[in-house]
Amino acid sequence: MASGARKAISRHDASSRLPRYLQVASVLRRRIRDGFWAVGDKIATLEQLEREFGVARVTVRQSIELLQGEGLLRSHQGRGTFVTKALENKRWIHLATDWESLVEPIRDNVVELLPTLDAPRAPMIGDDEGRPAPSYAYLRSVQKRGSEPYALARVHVAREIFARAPKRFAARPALAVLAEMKGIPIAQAHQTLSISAADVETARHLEIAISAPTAEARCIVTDENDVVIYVGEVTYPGDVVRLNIELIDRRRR
Amino acid sequence: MASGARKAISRHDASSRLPRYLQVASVLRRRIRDGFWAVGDKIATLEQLEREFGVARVTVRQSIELLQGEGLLRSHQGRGTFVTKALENKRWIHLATDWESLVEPIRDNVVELLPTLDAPRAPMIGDDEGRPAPSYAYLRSVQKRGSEPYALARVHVAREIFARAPKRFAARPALAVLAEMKGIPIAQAHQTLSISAADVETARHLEIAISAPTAEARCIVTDENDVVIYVGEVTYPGDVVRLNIELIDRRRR
DNA sequence: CTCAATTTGTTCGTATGTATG
DNA sequence: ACATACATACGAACAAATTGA
Repeated sequence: MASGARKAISRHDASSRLPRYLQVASVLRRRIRDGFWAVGDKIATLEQLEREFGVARVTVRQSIELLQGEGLLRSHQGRGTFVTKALENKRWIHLATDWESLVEPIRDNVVELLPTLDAPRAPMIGDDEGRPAPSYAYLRSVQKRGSEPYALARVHVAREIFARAPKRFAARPALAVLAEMKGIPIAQAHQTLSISAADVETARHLEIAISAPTAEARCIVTDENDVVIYVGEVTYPGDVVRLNIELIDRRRR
Repeated sequence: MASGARKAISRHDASSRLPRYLQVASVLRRRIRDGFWAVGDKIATLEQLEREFGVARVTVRQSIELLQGEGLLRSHQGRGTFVTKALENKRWIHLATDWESLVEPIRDNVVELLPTLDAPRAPMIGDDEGRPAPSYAYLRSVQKRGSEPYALARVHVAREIFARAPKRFAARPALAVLAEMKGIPIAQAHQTLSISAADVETARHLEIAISAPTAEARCIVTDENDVVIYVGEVTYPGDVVRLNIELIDRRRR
């Protein structure tokens, strides 16, 4: 008994409504992800884990079976349980930190327009974000990569601009169309990222669980007169979004 | 055998093992917090909610009873269920996009060191991220704002550097200590943001629900020899993180 | 080679929580 | 409120494979 601080998962804790075997699994998964146990390592024995988490043997086994199903672990009778796979993450959607890399990757995206049930209402624009245009066109779409949905977009485009190419706006990402238009001087483009959870509708369109983490990107574009010509709210499944930020780079390239 | 068609709310088995009434409660709670239903408003009827989430009437009631216990809702037979209390949104934590604004706001943070139960192991460093130092010190801490925890940090500091001021590293944010040290030339600092869901341990430390959205920031600092001297993984509750990105700004200031 | 210790695998009975109709 | 079903969790006993002395 390696003098470990035992942190039995308490029964009455509010957060303990998640089944015990899933809580244990989540701790084990983290230990693998963080490299506490590397691939090939033998993890703690059932008995040690029973004691550490204060759960029954069968419960620990249930957790391990779950992780075996995920291909992370493999048990061998008489020998122990071993890590068989590193936890590697999927392919990421890299969020842009400049205009070019915002527009470039979505240039050729397939969008699938959604019916706009609710009357297109004016976008919410903060006082410091610019002056609203007289009127906006409103579009909702699901962006797909192959057959997989990866973003849900709700977009307001100044009606005057939308009117110049309504068909293009219906077929391609609004930002891409905007970027290619002649004679639209963009003075300012700003993006805000926040984190939320999928509501029922978002979950359906993105094919994720309700309450699953999501990234909400809100992008605002203004013209030379400080008029807001584009407001886009895009929701991504949280598990595919990644953002790289260069804080300092003094290396020679 | 009757367990067949039951996927209105779950769909993805990942985090959906949470009891249904808790999932529903969390959606309702979010709607109140986000102002979809304001104080005094009548929320949707039981029947609407049953249909929306695809659960039985009793299950919806169970969720509502929970929120009544929290003082958020009040049901009246024959009238409906009403919002009785607002949930204020917390202040935002603005994530940094440059070194100064990364270090500045945390300069005076209070950190509460956590016991490092697991043997300090080497941080995971990608090939393109720099060369590993011979050895690292490992620290875990909860960062607090007042009495409220707002971040969980797991930090590796090159042991040679840690040894220069072990006490300061134990009392203040490692990045702040690092930034103030003389004779530490920082060549590169890079931050990656991704989105995840709270596991059991994270949920406990940050006092949020299991599976609640979180932001994972990973910051890597290298010295002039391309040696990684700092690797920090910081987890924030998702609902307080916000990131502003200036894509274009051609305004005269 | 045998034996004992270690470790995972299996089964039983029981109790409680969750969810339906 | 009730009858039903299924999932979760416990403890304990026993079986089977592996390892090393």
